[in-house]
Amino acid sequence: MANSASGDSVVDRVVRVIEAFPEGVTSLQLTELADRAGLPLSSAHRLVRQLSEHGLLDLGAGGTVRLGLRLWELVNRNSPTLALRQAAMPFMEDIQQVLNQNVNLAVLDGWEALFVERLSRRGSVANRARIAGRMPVHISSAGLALMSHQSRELQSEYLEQFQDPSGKVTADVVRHFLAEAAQQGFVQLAGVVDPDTWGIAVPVMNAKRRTVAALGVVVPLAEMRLQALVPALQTAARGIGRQLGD
Amino acid sequence: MANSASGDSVVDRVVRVIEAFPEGVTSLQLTELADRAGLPLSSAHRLVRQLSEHGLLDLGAGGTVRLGLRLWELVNRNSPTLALRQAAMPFMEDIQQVLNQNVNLAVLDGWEALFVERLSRRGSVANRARIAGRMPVHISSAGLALMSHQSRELQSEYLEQFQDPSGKVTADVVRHFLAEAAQQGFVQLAGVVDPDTWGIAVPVMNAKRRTVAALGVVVPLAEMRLQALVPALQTAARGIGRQLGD
DNA sequence: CACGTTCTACCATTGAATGGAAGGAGTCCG
DNA sequence: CGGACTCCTTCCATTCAATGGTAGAACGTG
Repeated sequence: MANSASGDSVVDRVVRVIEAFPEGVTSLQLTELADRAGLPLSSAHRLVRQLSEHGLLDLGAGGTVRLGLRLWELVNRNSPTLALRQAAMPFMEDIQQVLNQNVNLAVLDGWEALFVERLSRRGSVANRARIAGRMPVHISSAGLALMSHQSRELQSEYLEQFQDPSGKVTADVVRHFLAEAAQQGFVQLAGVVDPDTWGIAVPVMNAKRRTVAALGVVVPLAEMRLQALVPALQTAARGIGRQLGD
Repeated sequence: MANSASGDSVVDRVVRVIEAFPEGVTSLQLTELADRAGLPLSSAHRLVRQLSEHGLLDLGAGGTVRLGLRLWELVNRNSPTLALRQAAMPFMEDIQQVLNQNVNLAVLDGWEALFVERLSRRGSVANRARIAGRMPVHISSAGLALMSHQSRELQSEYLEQFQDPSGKVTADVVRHFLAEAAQQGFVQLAGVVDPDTWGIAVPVMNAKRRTVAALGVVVPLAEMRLQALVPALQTAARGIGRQLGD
């Protein structure tokens, strides 16, 4: 009953509070937040109040906690992600207008593709990718495009630990995919994520030819026009890469 | 030389670290960060290391500090702002395609408009608004659109404290603008932000008819087509509002 | 109206946070 | 080449900020 009985620092706790929000949930009751963050109610209450005084959280009436507008502002205006997005947006819009379908932009984080931007029309097919959402490398065209252009060491490390929970895919299959992708310069995945959709992605390389992102589209399975699609994506990827400094 | 000689809590310090990044700057040296956050170097170092262990910051080689991908992810996937953005994007794209000019979306925070989204074409005119950037209420069409639909109390409070640093605008002028905007249902501002541009904005109301955002365009001063523009914006604003739950 | 639930406030205890100092690591320049 | 400089990193004795059980307030509910 003293300074942190559980042995975690204040920083740990602040992080846990921010992490306590499940994906897509914008609002949480104080009690539930404390529960999810694994904090005593009184401690959670104190932390939330302190954070909300700075605007990082919004403490609504009745103990409703939301992420603060100020936090959104600070993170978005200073995040390296914004530069990538800004460079990519015009090209993504061009592609979207031509294809009239989903376009998305992802970066690699761990063994997952993290989606940074997504444009979708009202009429376009289902697309599992959500902004700030993730998908495992091995079942997303963007993920495979990213991984296939990483260093040999990272790829080995990835394949070594690889295990498909559903048991449908083996490391060897993924290895094959990655090799093919590295050689071809693009990835196509038909009916994997959704039975009726078809995903194509290409790597986006910065000035130093390091792969920093993947640009992809999701189109109906029927609409298979690789010859037209891939060059369009690759051209856009080059255009984006040219604007990325580091 | 004890627990916080300066009398601020750990939470205060964490906030100061995150706030230390100036607008648009994504990368900071540790020493500079410590300086900007007003922290002793060793304290800053400890905090940054702790935060980077959780992925909220990225600690690069040579003491380079950036905001972490994980922080971007957490904030964007759980922020109320994302829901607004998602609802607005299709409409914003429609408008952009028709006008071929800048479209932006803002919310009110304090006495400023905070820009949540912005679409701009390569060829379009200059636009001061940056994503996650701010503009004072009285010189932005979005800001005026937002303020003109707030409660009478908030408007009074705003006008009471109003003072234009440049001395060009008086509270009475702003009062007049707000009244006109409230009556007309839109705001137009010609050559205020930039001499050659013209801004038009309309309020976006949620299901309960509370004004939660402003939708606006920035077009060249020459292209004055109010009759076509305003209805288009208002229609889009209704469409967005219909999708906003709370 | 009594009971359950959730938020808010209080305050004695104590170990986590603090920051100066010293030790690396790298860079610049005469 | 070596001295001076800058910046990052680590260490550790000191001490006050953080902690969380407890109690009470504010609702909502059957």
